[in-house]
Amino acid sequence: MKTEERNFSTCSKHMFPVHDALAVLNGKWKLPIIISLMFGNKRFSQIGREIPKITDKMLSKELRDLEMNELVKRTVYDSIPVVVEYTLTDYGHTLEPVIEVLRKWGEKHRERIMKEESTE
Amino acid sequence: MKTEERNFSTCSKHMFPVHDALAVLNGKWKLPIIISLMFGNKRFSQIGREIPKITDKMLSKELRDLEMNELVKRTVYDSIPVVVEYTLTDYGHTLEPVIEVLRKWGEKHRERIMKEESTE
DNA sequence: CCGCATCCAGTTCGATACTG
DNA sequence: CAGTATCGAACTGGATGCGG
Repeated sequence: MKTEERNFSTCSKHMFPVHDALAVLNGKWKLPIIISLMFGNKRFSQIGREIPKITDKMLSKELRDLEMNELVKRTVYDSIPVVVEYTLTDYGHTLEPVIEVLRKWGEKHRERIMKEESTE
Repeated sequence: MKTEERNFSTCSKHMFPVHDALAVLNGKWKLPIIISLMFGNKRFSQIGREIPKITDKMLSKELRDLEMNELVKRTVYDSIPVVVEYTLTDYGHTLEPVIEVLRKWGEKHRERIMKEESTE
């Protein structure tokens, strides 16, 4: 087997799972929503208030996507006015390490950006 | 301080860095490109062959974005035909833990999807 | 053939307004 | 409160072209 072929296989072994993960977590809003729900069950507009700049439309759409992938559970209480509560499922909680690593990288990245801006 | 306010602050501390990270890594293609370059320096069309379904246009655009964020270095060799080599910078390599965690989650997720499809 | 740039179509996203 | 409806802007994808 040639070097390039072996490299190609090794590379694909990493690429496909990451592709699968990105297919579920794509877009700007899904991880922020999950983070919001990591800190407790929330109602629709409560999530909206915690995520800067998200619109109702996007929040509604992304919550539906997350629900379809069983990361988030939606519960409707038949009170008046109607109350809808969103909960992170057990499966949703398995994303905690992912978020933790991204958070650490994001902090380092912000430090780097700030330093660059002050020296240029 | 009320419970909700404290939760809001804690939550934001996690959300902002993740937001910063996502701003750099957004889209379907950036992480696959970085993975490809983790396995060695590559030329334009070599990267294209390793990433299923990516078009030349997207590859070109995403490489430029990554270059601007100093995750990837672009070197042009004045040979005939011209050769352009892409390299992961040291900073680009700091994304390895992020990719590793996403890869692990993606593998588990694929297992889960497969199981569901066979039992439903 | 290599690394793009350009044109055009389809999809997604965002702002605002509105409903039960 | 918890979303929908609508419209325009932005982003994405495919086909094609082009200098070297």
